[in-house]
Amino acid sequence: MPYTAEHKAETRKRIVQSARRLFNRHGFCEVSIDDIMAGAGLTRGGFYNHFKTKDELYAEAVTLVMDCNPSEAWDDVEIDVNAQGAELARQIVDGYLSRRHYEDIDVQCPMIALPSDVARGGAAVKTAFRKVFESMVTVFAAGLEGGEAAARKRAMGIATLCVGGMVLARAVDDDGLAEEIRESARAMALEASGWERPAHAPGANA
Amino acid sequence: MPYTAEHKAETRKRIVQSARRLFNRHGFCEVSIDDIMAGAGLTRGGFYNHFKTKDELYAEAVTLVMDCNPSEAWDDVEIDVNAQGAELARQIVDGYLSRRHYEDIDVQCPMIALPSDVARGGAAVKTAFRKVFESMVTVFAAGLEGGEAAARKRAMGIATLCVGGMVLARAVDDDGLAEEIRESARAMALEASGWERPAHAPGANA
DNA sequence: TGTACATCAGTGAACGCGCGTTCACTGATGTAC
DNA sequence: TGTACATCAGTGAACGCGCGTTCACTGATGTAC
Repeated sequence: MPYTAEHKAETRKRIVQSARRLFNRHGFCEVSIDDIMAGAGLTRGGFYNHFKTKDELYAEAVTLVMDCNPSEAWDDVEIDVNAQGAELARQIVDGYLSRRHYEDIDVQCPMIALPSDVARGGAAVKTAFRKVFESMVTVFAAGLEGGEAAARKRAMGIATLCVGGMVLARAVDDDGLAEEIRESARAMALEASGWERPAHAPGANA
Repeated sequence: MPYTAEHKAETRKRIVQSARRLFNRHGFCEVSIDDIMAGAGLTRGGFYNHFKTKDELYAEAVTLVMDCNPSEAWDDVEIDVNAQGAELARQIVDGYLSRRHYEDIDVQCPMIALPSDVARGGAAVKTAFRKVFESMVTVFAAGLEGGEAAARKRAMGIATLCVGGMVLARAVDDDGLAEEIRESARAMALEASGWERPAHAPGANA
């Protein structure tokens, strides 16, 4: 048996990762098989050794695109992985709405990159989207005072400010306005949460 | 001169409106000229009597898709056109995050339908998006107490909750969760604004 | 260990459908008389 | 008012490129001896 099963699985994974990266950047519709295979360092024809149709890959990659590992993703936005509760939540708000996250198109959160594509998509993508959103809400709720229901409700508002703020910032043609949006969303989220900011931190919009 | 200039202008307008409607529903990428012309009650070939290329139509329709007449759009979400200031702003928040707006895919606000498409798009679309967003912020700011800068900042947070809340509600696969998101966003927006709700109104989420 | 072989991941040319675009034609309409 | 005409909006067949898919082939690798 030439080429191990691991070798084939490895290649398949590279194809899916390439699709995921391209989807996150260009949306579901504007990505061709050629693009995906080139992104995986392969050529067109080999695609069909791994998938029966383009749709089959789409079904797999489109849910994977949502499957960002938060602790890994948060490395890039300077989250202290030892933080907990309110402190962790505050850091996530700051990191999510930071200039750094705004400027880094490639590693952005898929909830920012693809919301309208997902809204038009099938059940599988929407389920994946829901899970990412719920996990964000859970982290925020864990950092809030008060009853469970009230904390969850408030956490959803804060998550909405994070995701919505970045979505809007990306959709306007004015960096200054984008920064205003991010800063307004951040301020409102922190105000609503009661999370304090360290006195020495000048803010993510600096 | 057979056919009046008005006739031709009228047809052209129908084509652009058809494109606008289809874009708002399916995104920029998944709409063909055939679809657009059929939507306008015409056939393929006639397209080129009105536009040089598909891109030319896209440039026009894609900005028009953002150019929703708020007073017209707000008819559908039960805004009292005589309301002003805080009362108008409160009604917009309620209407925007209402179940009705959530369920009506066809007349939804383009900021909800197309944010990630716009983020990937050209300067013209982003400019149009910015204008719609700014006009929403202006209306909210007019209903807020305090200094101009503070009101604007708060208004942006509220606008972010409205648009973000609806975008997220549309992207999940669970109507109950979608309603939670809308209601959380609405509650946080009203809390942040200080706008009171009439005692008799049970809420848009009822 | 070295050699022959079988397998199959990957290649790239070719096919065919869909869609943007072109074009020769039709027929509805305004104008001239 | 009625008729002939000229114009051009709209039609639908045809063209060609791009992209999804197929296929005959290559060559890298594991196995048998």
